[in-house]
Amino acid sequence: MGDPKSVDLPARLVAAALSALERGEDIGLRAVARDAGVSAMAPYRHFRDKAALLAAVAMRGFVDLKTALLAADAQRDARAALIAQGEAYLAFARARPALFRLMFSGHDCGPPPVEDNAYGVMVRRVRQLAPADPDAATLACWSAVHGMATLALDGGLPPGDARLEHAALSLVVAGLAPPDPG
Amino acid sequence: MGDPKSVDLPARLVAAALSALERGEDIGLRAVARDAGVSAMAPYRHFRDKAALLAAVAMRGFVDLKTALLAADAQRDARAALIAQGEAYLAFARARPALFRLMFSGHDCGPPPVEDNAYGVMVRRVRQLAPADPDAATLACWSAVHGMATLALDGGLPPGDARLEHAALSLVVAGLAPPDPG
DNA sequence: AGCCTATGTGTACGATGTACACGACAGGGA
DNA sequence: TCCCTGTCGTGTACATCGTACACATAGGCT
Repeated sequence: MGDPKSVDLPARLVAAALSALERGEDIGLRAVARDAGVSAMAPYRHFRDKAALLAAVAMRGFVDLKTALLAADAQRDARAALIAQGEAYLAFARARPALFRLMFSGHDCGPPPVEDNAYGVMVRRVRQLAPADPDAATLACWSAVHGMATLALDGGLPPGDARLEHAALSLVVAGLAPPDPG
Repeated sequence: MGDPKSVDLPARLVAAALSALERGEDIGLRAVARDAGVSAMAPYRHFRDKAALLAAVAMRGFVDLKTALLAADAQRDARAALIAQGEAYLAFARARPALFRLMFSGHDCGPPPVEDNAYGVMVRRVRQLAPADPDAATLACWSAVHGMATLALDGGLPPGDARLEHAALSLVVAGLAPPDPG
């Protein structure tokens, strides 16, 4: 993991932290540094403190999330695309729970850059679907999707009942605009 | 805070932890014990470890949340009651952010007891409003409300734009069932 | 050459969660 | 009366954490 010392240390550190996260371990700065092949104090040359490293990891997570949302959005029908985005969001949270939690732990500096990344993908579709009061529609949609993901992780959502989740997402999307008028 | 040694220690510890949370400090077991007027090891006579203490604090939070939801639910119109519940949920999260985060941090033992507490208050109203596919409606509603609260804390919800939030909640509730048929 | 800056090392400190052995103290049988 | 036993809290000790500090080293400039 930390063998190729030729690549820059910040990237190696982020990669090591990410892989520790995916492995389910709680990341410690010392362990990350060791996995990256450097001493415990080396990360401080590139990150102000542990929180800054975690913020960098979270950034990476937001990039991946945006990619997933973009892929799910590649559909003709706006309504279906929006629902698919929601399902992709949920799948992302379930596939990488620790990373997802980190992304929305708020310990990082200020609000997460959701607006410039994943957020925008969903906002476009919502605006297209609900031109009247698009801000409220966006907030409703984003809240439902994000809430479902966090409930799946830390709330009490029983298992991954795909049919139920699809139905719930459909309900929300249907509420944004009249479902299928002539 | 820790003066009245007559009352039982577990309650004093939970109270001390809660007040530290509300004060914005991150709770440390030693500090909590000191605030409760006992030594650092005393809590271990009543809680297996720090996580168990936090779980007890979270329980208290769920009780308070249920109370708030019940108060908001005291209305005639089901739709209005549901929206009021959402707003109360959001207000709770904003008023006691650290407690709210703790309640849904997942570090506690298993899923939070939402079902027996706050969850049920909302479920009743949703079932009353959307008798067809009530499970999906419940999931949609709960997700939207919880998601909006977490986004308000750790996502990038700008300020507390009450009008916008009310509109978003209305959209979701409207999606649960046709808004006002004859 | 000499030097400057960036980068990484080693050591040390305070704080944390917690394991362990001990002391104080109440209640109940002899 | 004494003692025995269980519950509760104390004090000490240890591993681990994040991180401040001083130092070593390497690469590019003049």
